[in-house]
Amino acid sequence: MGTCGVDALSIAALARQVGLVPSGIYRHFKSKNDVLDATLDLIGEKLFENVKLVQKKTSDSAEQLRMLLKLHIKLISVNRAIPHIVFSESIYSGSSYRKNSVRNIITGYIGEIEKIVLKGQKSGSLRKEVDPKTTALMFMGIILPAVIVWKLTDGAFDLVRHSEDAWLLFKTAILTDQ
Amino acid sequence: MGTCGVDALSIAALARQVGLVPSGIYRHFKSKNDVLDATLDLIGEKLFENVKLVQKKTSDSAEQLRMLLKLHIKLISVNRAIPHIVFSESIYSGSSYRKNSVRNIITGYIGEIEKIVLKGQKSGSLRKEVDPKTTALMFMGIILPAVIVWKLTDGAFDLVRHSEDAWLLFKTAILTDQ
DNA sequence: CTACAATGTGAATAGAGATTCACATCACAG
DNA sequence: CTGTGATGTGAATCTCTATTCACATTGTAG
Repeated sequence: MGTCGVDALSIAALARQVGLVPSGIYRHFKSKNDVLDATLDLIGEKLFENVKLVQKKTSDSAEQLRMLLKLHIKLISVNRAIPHIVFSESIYSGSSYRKNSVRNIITGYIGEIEKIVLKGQKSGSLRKEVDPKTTALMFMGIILPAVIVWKLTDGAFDLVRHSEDAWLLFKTAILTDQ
Repeated sequence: MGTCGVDALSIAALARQVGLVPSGIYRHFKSKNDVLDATLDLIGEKLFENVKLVQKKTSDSAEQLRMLLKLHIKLISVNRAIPHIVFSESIYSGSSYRKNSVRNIITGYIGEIEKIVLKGQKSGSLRKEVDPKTTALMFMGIILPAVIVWKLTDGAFDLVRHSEDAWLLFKTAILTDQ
């Protein structure tokens, strides 16, 4: 697979990070694909952990979303390679069965957000006019463009601040009028 | 630059598309970097064309945004490689002066959207409480996650329909109450 | 202690993609 | 017609990564 060695994703770079020599990686993983798959699994787990967490903390849908937003941003801030792996890596691979893993993770995550929205609509705290799926995607839209700008400016953009501002905007759109 | 040959971005693939042999590309471009730079310029131009276009069509800010959304989606639908080039390619390159080009294009585009929002706020048609930049980023957020899902599902996701639904949601958040 | 499994290493191999180069064609100005 | 510049081609080269392999080292169960 002489392909796509965006430096951060090369076996050599990984080895360096871990304090090994490239060939050493192969004592722990069968191939680079293996490494990526494992990483992806890990990312998936973390995302769903966050969902579980907010569900435990509160039962108010809007509040759950707000917390999830915060957790998501923290997750990405700490593990800056996540967008790396999830996006640039596999979205564009044409085939690759890892594209499927990514799709499952993302649609799964969005599905969880949908459920939260749906519950909010049933309880009457969220507007019923909008499609939960649309809402869920828009929710992701609070973060994604911001992360891109954040990446492009090498962290100079204030992700947290943006997320707070954007949340207010989003809230306006989804909450029922009191 | 033996790096990152996500197939669609390889010189070989480009050559094939154009009906040439790889080496033939070098009669027209000095290097792969040259090709990417030229492509990026083209993308930048198209984005700004769209902005100009909507400004010519109407002076109502919200309407301008709605049209821009439509045009943006059409642009991406037709030139499916745009997210490819703009995102996966350079965002993660670490250094690379192309990252700068991408940043300029994106922040420029967002800047234009900001101006539209600002004008709308001054004219009273858009809420004054939200930061124009936040609004502009959220606007991009209507499209970005959707494009990703669209890519991941190989076009099975209905981008246009989503954009219409999401626009309604977005509109609710930015329009002043009548 | 000792044999065995796990782990780490450097050198060697293999394959992919970018780039170069010497050699055809081809269009066309003179 | 003829020579020159633009354009296209295949083979060869270069570089970068992944991957393998034979050989230490080490930790540990017996």
